[in-house]
Amino acid sequence: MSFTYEYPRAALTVDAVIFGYDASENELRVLLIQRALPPFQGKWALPGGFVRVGESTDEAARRELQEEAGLQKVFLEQLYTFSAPERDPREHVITVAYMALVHLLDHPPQAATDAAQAAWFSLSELPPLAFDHDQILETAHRRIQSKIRYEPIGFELLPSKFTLTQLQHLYEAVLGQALDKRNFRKRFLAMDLLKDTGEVQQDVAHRAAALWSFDRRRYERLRKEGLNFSL
Amino acid sequence: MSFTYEYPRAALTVDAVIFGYDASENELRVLLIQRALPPFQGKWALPGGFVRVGESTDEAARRELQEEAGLQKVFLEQLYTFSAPERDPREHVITVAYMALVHLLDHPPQAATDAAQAAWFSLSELPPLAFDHDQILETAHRRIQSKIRYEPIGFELLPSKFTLTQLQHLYEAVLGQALDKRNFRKRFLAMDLLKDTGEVQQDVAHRAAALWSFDRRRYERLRKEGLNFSL
DNA sequence: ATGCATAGTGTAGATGTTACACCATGAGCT
DNA sequence: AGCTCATGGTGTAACATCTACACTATGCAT
Repeated sequence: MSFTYEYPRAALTVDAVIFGYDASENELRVLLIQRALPPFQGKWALPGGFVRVGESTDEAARRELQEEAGLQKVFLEQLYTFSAPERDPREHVITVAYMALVHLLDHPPQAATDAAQAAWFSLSELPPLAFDHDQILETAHRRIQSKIRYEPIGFELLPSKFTLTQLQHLYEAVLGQALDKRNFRKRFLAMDLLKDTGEVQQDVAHRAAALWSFDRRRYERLRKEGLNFSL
Repeated sequence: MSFTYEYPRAALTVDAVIFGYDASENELRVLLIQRALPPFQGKWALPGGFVRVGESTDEAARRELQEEAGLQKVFLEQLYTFSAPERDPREHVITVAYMALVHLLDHPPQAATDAAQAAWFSLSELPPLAFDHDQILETAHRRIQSKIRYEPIGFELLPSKFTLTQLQHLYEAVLGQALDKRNFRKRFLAMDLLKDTGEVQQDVAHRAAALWSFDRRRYERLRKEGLNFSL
């Protein structure tokens, strides 16, 4: 790495694709923010912002999540860095994109923000997006679809206690395909990652389902021993 | 993305983990460059350099590959972005790391460079590296190991014509585990991605093996139809 | 002609995957 | 109390895939 410091520097931002799962509609959703300022004024965009000197991009992403969407302690992972010089019409802005997963119930549709308006959109009814955010979102969607098959990230989208049917519906929503009920249960229970809470659903007009929770401790243990989680 | 332009900006670089496969030693190797200047003067480092304004990080990575290692038209993909503020002792430098795969024979050990010395190191005999390059290299190693299982990237490391035994040895070197000869051939041939060139090895003191080549066209076709390449 | 090194090939048993249908339970209603 | 209704919860047989494993074929060197 031969260094010279005289080069002009591109600006650096982070942007986050925040997924939530709407159990009542059985849909995967994304949190978008309506831009108050040009360029793309009035268009919807991913929440994000400037990376500050002295702060890692992970830190910047968490800070923006907090500032723009009021989210704390959510699942967050780096996705990809987008750097086409023309992606921002003003100047060369490079963005490190992140993917976040949240429990929708904890974070109601009109998540509070500084100034801008925020809303959850279903993936099938996306508005036109600012910048190259459609590309970023597509990348995130592919990532979650492939990742959910071999890592137990689905639980990040559900409340801490859930029924097996809810879990299955979530997987179906993320993968966009129906799954066989008996096989789904058999496999998931065989992995031994779920803990039966002993509780059951309340207030349902039919047989109440058992409530399960994800046993993260057991997962970490199994992972070290070379577990092969795979749906 | 709320913008203000007064922030100081971190510097942005690209670094590349360049893998080559040494068929005679059955080893995966990495191209490193010895630093001529501080910090980490004299230490080995990944080739890389500044991203210029108006240039994507992909372009920057290709330019650096050319300038520092004389490499053109190689397989290149983005790996991860490393951004810890203390990773460069001088100031906050964020780097977008790339992974490149080359045919070692085309690019002999002492690849020409501007000023610095370059050399291929086997993964088991790495020198101490500058910056956080050991971390980047480890990330790249994990990536190639998982990626080679479900995408046909092994061919990027071999000459265009190769024997099945060479292919198997390459996989064994990358994965770090022995594979069964008959099963390996059965599976690979069943995928229907190899073209028999009709030629055989020359100048060997035993039965000559058939030479095969990767049929990229057929692969692209099958991929669109939802091929499941997997070793 | 023999030796030697590597090329090239098949199968049986075990394991994992798929497709598929019925009884159980509990709330709500009459 | 008994029925209805909606969803919960369960097993198996056919099929496909994966694994382990050993011998013959070829061609050069001597």
